[in-house]
Amino acid sequence: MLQDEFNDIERNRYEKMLALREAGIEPYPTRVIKTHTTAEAIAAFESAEKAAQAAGESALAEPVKATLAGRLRAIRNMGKLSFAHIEDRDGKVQLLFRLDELGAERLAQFVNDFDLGDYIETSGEMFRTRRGEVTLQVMNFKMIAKALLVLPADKDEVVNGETVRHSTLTDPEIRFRQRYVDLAVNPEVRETFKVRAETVKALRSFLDERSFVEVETPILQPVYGGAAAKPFTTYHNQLKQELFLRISFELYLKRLVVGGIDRVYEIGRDFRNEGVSFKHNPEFTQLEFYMAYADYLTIMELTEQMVSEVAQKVLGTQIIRFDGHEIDLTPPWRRLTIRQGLIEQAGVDINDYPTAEALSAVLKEKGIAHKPDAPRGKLIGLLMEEYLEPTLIQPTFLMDYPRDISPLAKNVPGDPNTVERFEGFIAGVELCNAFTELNDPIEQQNRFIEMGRAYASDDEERHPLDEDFVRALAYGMPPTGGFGMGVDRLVMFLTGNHNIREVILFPHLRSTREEDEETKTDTK
RNA sequence: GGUCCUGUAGCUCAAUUGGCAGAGCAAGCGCCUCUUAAGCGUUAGGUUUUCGGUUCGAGUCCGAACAGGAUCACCA
Repeated sequence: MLQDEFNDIERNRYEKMLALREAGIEPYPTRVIKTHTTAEAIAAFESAEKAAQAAGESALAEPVKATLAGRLRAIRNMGKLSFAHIEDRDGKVQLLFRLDELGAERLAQFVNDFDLGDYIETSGEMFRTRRGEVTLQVMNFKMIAKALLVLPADKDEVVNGETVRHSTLTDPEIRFRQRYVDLAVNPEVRETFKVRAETVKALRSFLDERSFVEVETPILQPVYGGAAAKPFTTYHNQLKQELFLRISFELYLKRLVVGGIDRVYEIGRDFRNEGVSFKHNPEFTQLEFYMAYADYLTIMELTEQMVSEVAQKVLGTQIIRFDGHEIDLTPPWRRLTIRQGLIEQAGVDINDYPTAEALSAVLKEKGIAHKPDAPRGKLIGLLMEEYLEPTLIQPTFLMDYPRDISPLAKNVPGDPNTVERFEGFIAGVELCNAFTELNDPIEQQNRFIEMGRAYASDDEERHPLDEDFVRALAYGMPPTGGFGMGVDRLVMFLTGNHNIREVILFPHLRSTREEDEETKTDTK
């Protein structure tokens, strides 16, 4: 029980709450009145002030009355006078409780009943203090929600117009497990998630404006595919069926293109049963879109337009700062083939090494560890990671990928080893992945079979053959360009966060013993 | 999964060679009618993550577990 674990401070608050109720004051009342947000109240007062000034009056024509509601974030009791700040979605406003105005009994009620973190409804008149801060002179107030637990201490100091925070919550474990506390005390975290919401909205409207149709496809799938990743498995009890959580939307979205929804997109969650890192969370948000009568060159143009427009809308600029770099998202982005990039950065022309064996020798020479039976494409991937990707700071489309690691992409005409695929890189990190979609059903079937053979030694990475997807292609899919992007990654770039957990509200953490025990008792 | 680092009051952090576990904020009490990291005085607050070991004595050394972080591996 919550009460059993209270410390002295929390017990004191709990008892205050009970005492209020005893005295006939409900600490969690049902209704609340709020005429202005904090920012609206300040704006209303300032415009009244301006109007008075324009009329040459020293006093307002009539007082600006407001009823505000919010969380108490600072209290400064001064005996016969109390200052406080409340916070709501718009910001903060100062309250002034005066003995003259309220009387000794009411003032004492504020001082005694209220603690930092409590929610208060308060009404009065706006005025400006001698130090110049727009403030609510409190005439009435009431508790609207008592906080029993104590928020971490944090104080803002304004130094030369800059807000400096003092010893606020930084422990990542509490910040992510109890994100509500993090959000409550760290306004910049709230800001990050506002940017995230705006980003998703801007992506949607970009695609909507171009006649893309937003759809939702199955998360629980009998056959997974569209990426080379290990899936989570689950089980439908009544159907006695093993199911997979999707690792991509690709195969379902292309079925929809076959069905005639020739511009289609989905924003949703993918699940990959792999290691976690600063850029990987087991569930992450993906945007995929498919555009018929287009190829990867069309998609490249659309991508640079989309990302730069989203940045402009959300941040008001196309210049972002990330990892100490100033990055310019303005189109056009640099286009670089993998072959050319590797010639420049690694001094290797992959065309000189047409077999995995030949390339393997090059990697050995350069001291890059790899599995002896790795396909040629994987070896090229290792070279890219080592020499090429870290150099791609400004937005770059890295294009023309090895065929054997891209089973869903169409060949570059006349080049059997290379497919029309690109990945967008910013600050050395992959942002998106796109290709000219393979629409030849027989070729697609062969590629699945090839992949199955290539990964036969490692069951978990095996690409399952999705027969229904092949059948769909056999009904005819127009030439199509497809695109996938990690939305979390984009938000990382736009907000300057280096860890994906900073842009996911509830990132995955190992369960605690407490949670394990709760699960046990639940199933009893 | 490997390697390295970290875990001390509600929060942020100290603690000398192994020798009485401390500060600021937050909290309680007192004073204070324009404060804003309010101020002054005062009081309380600890299973040093957990379990075990070494030692006269462990926050500190050793082992294990748990959690977090960094990095590598994995990851189109």
